[in-house]
Amino acid sequence: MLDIRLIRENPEKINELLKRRNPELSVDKVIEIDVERRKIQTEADELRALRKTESQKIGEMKKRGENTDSIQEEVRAIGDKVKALEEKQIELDEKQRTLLLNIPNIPDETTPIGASEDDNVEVHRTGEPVKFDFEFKPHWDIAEAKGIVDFERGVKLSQSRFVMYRGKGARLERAIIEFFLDLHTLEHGYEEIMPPFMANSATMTGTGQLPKFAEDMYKCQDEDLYLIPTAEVPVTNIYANEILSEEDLPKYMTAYTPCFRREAGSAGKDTRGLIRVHQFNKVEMVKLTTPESSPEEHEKLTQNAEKCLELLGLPYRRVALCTADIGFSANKCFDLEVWMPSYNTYKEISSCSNYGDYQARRANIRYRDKESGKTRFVHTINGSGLAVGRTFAAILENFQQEDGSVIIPEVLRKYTGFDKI
RNA sequence: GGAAAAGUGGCCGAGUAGGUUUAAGGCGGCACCCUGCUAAGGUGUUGUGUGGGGUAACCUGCACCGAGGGUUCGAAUCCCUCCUUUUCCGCCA
Repeated sequence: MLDIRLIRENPEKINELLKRRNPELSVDKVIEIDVERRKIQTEADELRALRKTESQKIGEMKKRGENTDSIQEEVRAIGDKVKALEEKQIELDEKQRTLLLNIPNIPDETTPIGASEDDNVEVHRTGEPVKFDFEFKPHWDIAEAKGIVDFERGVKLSQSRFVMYRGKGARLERAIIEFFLDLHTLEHGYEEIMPPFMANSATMTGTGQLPKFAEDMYKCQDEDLYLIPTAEVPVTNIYANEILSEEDLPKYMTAYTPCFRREAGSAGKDTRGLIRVHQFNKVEMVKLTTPESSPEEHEKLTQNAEKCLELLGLPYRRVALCTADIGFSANKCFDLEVWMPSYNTYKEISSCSNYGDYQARRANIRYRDKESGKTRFVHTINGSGLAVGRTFAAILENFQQEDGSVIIPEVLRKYTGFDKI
């Protein structure tokens, strides 16, 4: 949610930044409602003050045994007016809130301006794409041949785009999860969190999934609960409606969770393999920081994600997403893309975003500034470290051998207990 | 799932046959005073949100006693719904 005061004071600047995302965005309607809303609030406040003093008078008169019929009638009339204004105010408040909840974050000044994902900017590449001197296979063929992912039975049990790992596949998937969690907790200083995998609508609104992206999520019948699309949702909301002290910041938290996505708009895309499924595993990193330190913390978090790829020995590149491609709530985002031989290109495996105070304002996560004693919104940052299923796929493809086997990266072996599939 | 009790500020804890409660008091925090230092003591201060005025420090209105409704001239206090916690019963990994 954008700051209404900032919008009030600087509408042209906000509009200019929003139009970098999409020329159709603007805060004009919000300002219109804001003016009316404030006018009504002032009126209602004054009437409430009057009602209060008059009511007190009635109390005193009654104590003295005086007749209060006529003044009671007057105050009742004031009350009716107050009620009418309050209704109007609630209506305008809700209207304004709805508008604000549906306006995306303004991009950071350093986010490249662009009209589509084609305008994303590559920042750097690490490692060389493998060159095979034999006919390599896509990961779904390898997985099937080795019997480590059962695609057909996953579909039978649930639906298309559900997969079932088995044997060494299940073990490898678990090994990757443990490797990532150990790396972030033991080397990078994150606290491990195991959150609920379902979250209520207030939590979903806090990080920006609701109200706009309801159709992307699985909703429980008869309950105000959604399956989480990412650990970002529960973990970022841990301190919702709380005031932290400055010493508590920055907070580093990491969590493994399964992630559930309906993939409503992606029919026909990446239909084979592990790249796009309804349920996948992910280790997420989340930070709460002061506004001053958030750019630096965002960079460090991105490097923490890159470390995962480097230790696994997977070739990847970092891409700065342009204004047309960054997520709804983000002001800046780096994607990490891993080399996937079967696609002959780099595929997203991590998305590291800075949200500024946009999510904190929605979720009401604040801290007390030590110097001024005032409360301020924290900045929230998160990134995948990494998507586990896509890591699994990248390992199969990049480390496959001519004889059809797959060499397990050194760092995973203590978790898998085998060095080859 | 059933029954009972309870939810008041950072914490503890008064206040409910409706009306100087603009929520007592304590603890904690902060500032200052006293003191050779520390401890103790003294004085003051102490939340959140949202409006208005002012360049600003600041001044000022309104709202907030789990959440949302209702009754009333007036609600922390009465009524209804929901949520949470505790205890008991049932079920269960």
